[in-house]
Amino acid sequence: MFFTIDPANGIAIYDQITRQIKFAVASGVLEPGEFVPSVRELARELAVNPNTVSRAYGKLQSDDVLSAVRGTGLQVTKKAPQRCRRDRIRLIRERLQSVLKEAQDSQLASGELQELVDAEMKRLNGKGATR
Amino acid sequence: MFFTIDPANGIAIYDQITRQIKFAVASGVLEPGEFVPSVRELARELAVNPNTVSRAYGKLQSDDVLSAVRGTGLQVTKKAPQRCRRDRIRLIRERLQSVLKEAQDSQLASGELQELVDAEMKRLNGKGATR
Amino acid sequence: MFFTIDPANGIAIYDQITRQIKFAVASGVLEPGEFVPSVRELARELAVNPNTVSRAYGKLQSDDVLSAVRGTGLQVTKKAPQRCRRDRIRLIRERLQSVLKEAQDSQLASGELQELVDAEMKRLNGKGATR
Amino acid sequence: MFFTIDPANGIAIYDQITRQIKFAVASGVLEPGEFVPSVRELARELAVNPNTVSRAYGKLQSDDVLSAVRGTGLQVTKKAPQRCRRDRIRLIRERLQSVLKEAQDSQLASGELQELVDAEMKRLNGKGATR
DNA sequence: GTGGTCTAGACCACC
DNA sequence: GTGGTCTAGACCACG
Repeated sequence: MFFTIDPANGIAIYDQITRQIKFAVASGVLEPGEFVPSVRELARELAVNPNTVSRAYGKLQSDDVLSAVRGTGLQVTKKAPQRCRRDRIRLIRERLQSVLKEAQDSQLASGELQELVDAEMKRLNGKGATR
Repeated sequence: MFFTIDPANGIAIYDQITRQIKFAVASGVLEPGEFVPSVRELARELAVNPNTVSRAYGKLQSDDVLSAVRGTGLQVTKKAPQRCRRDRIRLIRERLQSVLKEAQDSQLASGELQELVDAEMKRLNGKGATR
Repeated sequence: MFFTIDPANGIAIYDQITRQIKFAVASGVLEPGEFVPSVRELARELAVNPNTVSRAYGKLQSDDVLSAVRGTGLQVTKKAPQRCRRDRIRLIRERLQSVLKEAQDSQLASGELQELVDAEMKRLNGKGATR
Repeated sequence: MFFTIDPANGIAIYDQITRQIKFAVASGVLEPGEFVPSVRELARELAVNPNTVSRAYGKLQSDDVLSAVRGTGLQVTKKAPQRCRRDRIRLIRERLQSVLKEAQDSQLASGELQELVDAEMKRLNGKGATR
């Protein structure tokens, strides 16, 4: 598919999958009516246990992002893009706030956090970027 | 003490403790020779199990940040400030890179991530801040 | 497994486990890539609490002798044999020096310590032995 | 007094004291009727907590090595030399057996243990020795 | 099934 | 009072 797993970033693997599916829907990479890869296929692709993918898909169904079509697969719902766009910014903002708060609480010297953030944003854009 | 635990932020409690102790040492709030709160005291204060604190203190000992003085308590080592200052920036940078990478991969529209970051940095500084 | 615990020999149980795992790696009984017994299994076998085994395994992970494979078990690392061979001799020498020093300080009569050591070495070899 | 404490050798401090008192009696450095240093004095000398010395003296009293003379101090008993000579060899042998057994179980290559023991015995004698 | 984390509570050695 | 060790048992994420 179109995304990657980092087993060491602290976020549970199944949650990395749900997040990235949501992001794909938010950005239009996955559209309503489209089918996501089968559990087995995605599991193979991500080199992950099928049960892990299955759990992620389960969560996405209860979030009404995916819905099962018997015998066929899991389909992106009509309402998914709206929900996912709202979720995307929220999910990212939450993690961002968490790390910035920790940084601030760590008493980094004045401006040091800003420098760090700027450097990392620059690094990101240099690499091939959002813009 | 001088810090707080968020049981729901995804980081293990014992690790939140190790990080914040390191930050306190890095910033000079805790100095070499000084004693950290006792296992029981900190556990009470943070409303956490003593063994959880003990585990955090154990890691800090194997990181040579704390050393035990039998029957007396745990003392910040001489080398701790150096190590902790190095660790602080690394620990924060790692989390920051992780969230920024995820944001970029989520295909946020051009400039949207920068706006989000700027907004959160501003919010942080407004609150009472690093500077 | 291939070893035994003596709850009364003064060495903490978790440390007896770490030492014996290291010895097993050093001697080639455990090879890189091989999995150690699960926490629960070893705990059952040694009639010890699983958390005690877990603690030992935790130390071995921070010593880079074992590494976790999620949901599968703990694997001997590539670098383990090298580290463990170095550690084995060191761990044994330290204990040996400690007891020999004490014996010497105890003012045992001339030659008595040598006799004692010889007798015990002989006894050891008689039993079924290093050689 | 005539001995030293090693806080890091795994033996409890109070037990290091009892052992060394016994060794001193066994070797004749301390004779029946002689008084051992007061709790406070020995504690100061060894840089150890008085309660630790007190516990050691308590054990030695219940082993009938020392006996209290009200208002005066603790005296080596008549029977102490006999008991202590017997204990000395036993205490040392036990530790020696424990380390040799561990070494053997560690599958050190043939002769390697003997070499190690010889080297350490030589080192000991070189330093200023029993003989 | 696996390890990781956390809680609750015990005993010990030492101050 | 202190930390160190151990036990018992819980829930979670992952395979």
